[in-house]
Amino acid sequence: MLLSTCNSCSRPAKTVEQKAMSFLQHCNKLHHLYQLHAFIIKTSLDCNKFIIAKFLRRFFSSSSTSSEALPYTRLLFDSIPYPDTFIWNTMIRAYLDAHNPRESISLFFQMQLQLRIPVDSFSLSLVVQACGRSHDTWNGFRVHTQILKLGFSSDLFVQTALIEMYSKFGDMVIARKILDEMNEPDLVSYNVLLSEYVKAGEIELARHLFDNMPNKDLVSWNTMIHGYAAHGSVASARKLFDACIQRDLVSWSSMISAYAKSRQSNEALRLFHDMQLAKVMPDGITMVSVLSACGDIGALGMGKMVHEYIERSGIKIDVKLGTSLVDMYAKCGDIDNSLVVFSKMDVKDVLTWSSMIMGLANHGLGEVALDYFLKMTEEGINPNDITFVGVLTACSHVGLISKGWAFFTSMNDVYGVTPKLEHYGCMVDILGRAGHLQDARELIKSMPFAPDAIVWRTLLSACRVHKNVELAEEAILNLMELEPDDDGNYVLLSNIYAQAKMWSNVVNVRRMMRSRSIIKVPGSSSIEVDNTVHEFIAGDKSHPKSKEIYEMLAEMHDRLVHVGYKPLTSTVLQDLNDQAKEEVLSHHSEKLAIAFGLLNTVPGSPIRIVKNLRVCEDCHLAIKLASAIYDRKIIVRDRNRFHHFVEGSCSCGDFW
DNA sequence: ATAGGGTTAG
Repeated sequence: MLLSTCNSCSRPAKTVEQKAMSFLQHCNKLHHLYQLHAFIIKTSLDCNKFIIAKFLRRFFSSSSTSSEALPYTRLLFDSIPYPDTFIWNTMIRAYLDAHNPRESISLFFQMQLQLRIPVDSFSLSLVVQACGRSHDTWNGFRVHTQILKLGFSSDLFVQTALIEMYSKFGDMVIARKILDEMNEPDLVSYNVLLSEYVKAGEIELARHLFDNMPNKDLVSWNTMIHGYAAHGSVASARKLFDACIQRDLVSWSSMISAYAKSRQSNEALRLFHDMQLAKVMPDGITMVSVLSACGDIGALGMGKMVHEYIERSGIKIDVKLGTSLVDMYAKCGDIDNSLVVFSKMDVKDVLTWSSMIMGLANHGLGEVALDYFLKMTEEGINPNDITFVGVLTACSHVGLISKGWAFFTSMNDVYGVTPKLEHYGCMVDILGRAGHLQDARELIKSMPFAPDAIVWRTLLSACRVHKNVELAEEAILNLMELEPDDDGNYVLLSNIYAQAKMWSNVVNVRRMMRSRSIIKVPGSSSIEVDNTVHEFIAGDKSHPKSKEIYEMLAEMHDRLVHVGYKPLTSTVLQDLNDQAKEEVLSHHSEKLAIAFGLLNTVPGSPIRIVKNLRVCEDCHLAIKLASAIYDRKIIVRDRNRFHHFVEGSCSCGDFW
């Protein structure tokens, strides 16, 4: 069976030991290891401690994601009659690798105190790491004393482990002292302290150490790059990245991640391109950041290409990579593929489920999202605060008031998750959307947090939909205090006055904006055609195909008017006559992008637009009609959510 | 023994 086929190395194995060792090198599936175990028992190799220790290690590392591996490893360990120091160390390491340092510590003391098995420098350095990682200062100091007594205090590995331990205890001074007092610290000792400085956010100390290290390798450079990305500035990280003589996979991934995390997504994708030109092969970790950048700008084509590359190159889709695929597809408007990836994942954690629930909620599929929440809890995954943001968003987007309240109260009562400001924000949205404006106002008053701008804007937005000028004025007063320079607030207020036909107030808002030098951020919409993103801003004439786009726009306008469309000129802020206002509206960025999409995509195929701001009411109306006239599904991602326009109506139910 | 990864209200 398998054991006879595993000799993929050139020389045939001679002895059973060699056979087993050779198989150990090549097998990486759990069931292969079960087979190997059977083989080991059958051939009495289970008396060979070296083989068993190797086996334990291999067994464990091959399947550290699988929950059955560690108990099985332990079973194996427990069945060994007289395990020696080496075997004990292996087991201790297995627990350390499995993020269960407490068990490592417990094994260490069992081995030493109960069974009197001698400990060596490996046992000590492992348990020191375990103490550090579990913040067990009590045992940490205890072990350190033993190290001194047993005469291991000048062992390189033990000292390096101590540097890590004291750093994890928060004592960077002691950690530094240990390094300084080492007779022959090696590069790893320096790198460990460097990395711990970074983890502690001590970026200045890290840089000082980095500059004064006797040697540096790629690990040192990469640690420093990541350090700047995480705690300093992306620009400093980039400076270092550019100064590198050598760059490997980790250097590129760190830099791409730095851009992705700071939402400089286009720069992240540009760097990913450069990485390929430099012929450095990306791995799953690189792709997580690349996919995050794709999701941020809604680059579906690029995201799909990355997904195909992952499949083609056999990169394993683990929980994190799977989650970023789920998230990317959802954020790019392709909720179907998001669901497909989700269903194919064999291991899902709370982040995976939360991403899926949030994705469904943002696409207006609230009921489905709640089904998924139920499935998640049935599978024994505990929801966290972010899961509930998704759950409440789901309720809000489909108008489930009582369910929303029920989930909100269950957060604390059932799941032990304390509601945060975000959750109150969701409730304000749920209530406001349903027209329960006073309840929403009361909730803001009674919540245990000071309301922030988002909360007030949520209320303001509900006031617009339900035409409550009075409450809107209260909300705007608070907003002006919190965000006096945000143009969006003035636009929203002006729209509310316009809707109420309070024209003099509209004029006042306009004056206020001018006197405070508030400039309206131009709307911009992008559409991806053949993996190229085309971005349009309102009134844009810079596109090479501008002439055709505006001809298309004129045709669209005529056909819209033909089915009864009337431009909602009241929302235009500029002081213009009606005809000019109509022109402003008809040149809104999403309309330009849609015209471009109609011209450059296959008839009948969906058109996907990503907008930087919220869709205006006029565009929302126009796109609804256009979806029917041109028989196209039009999917618009705006600042808040997705709008799926199909056959004249929108998935948001006209509330957004 | 040391470096890079996923979800967050409008």
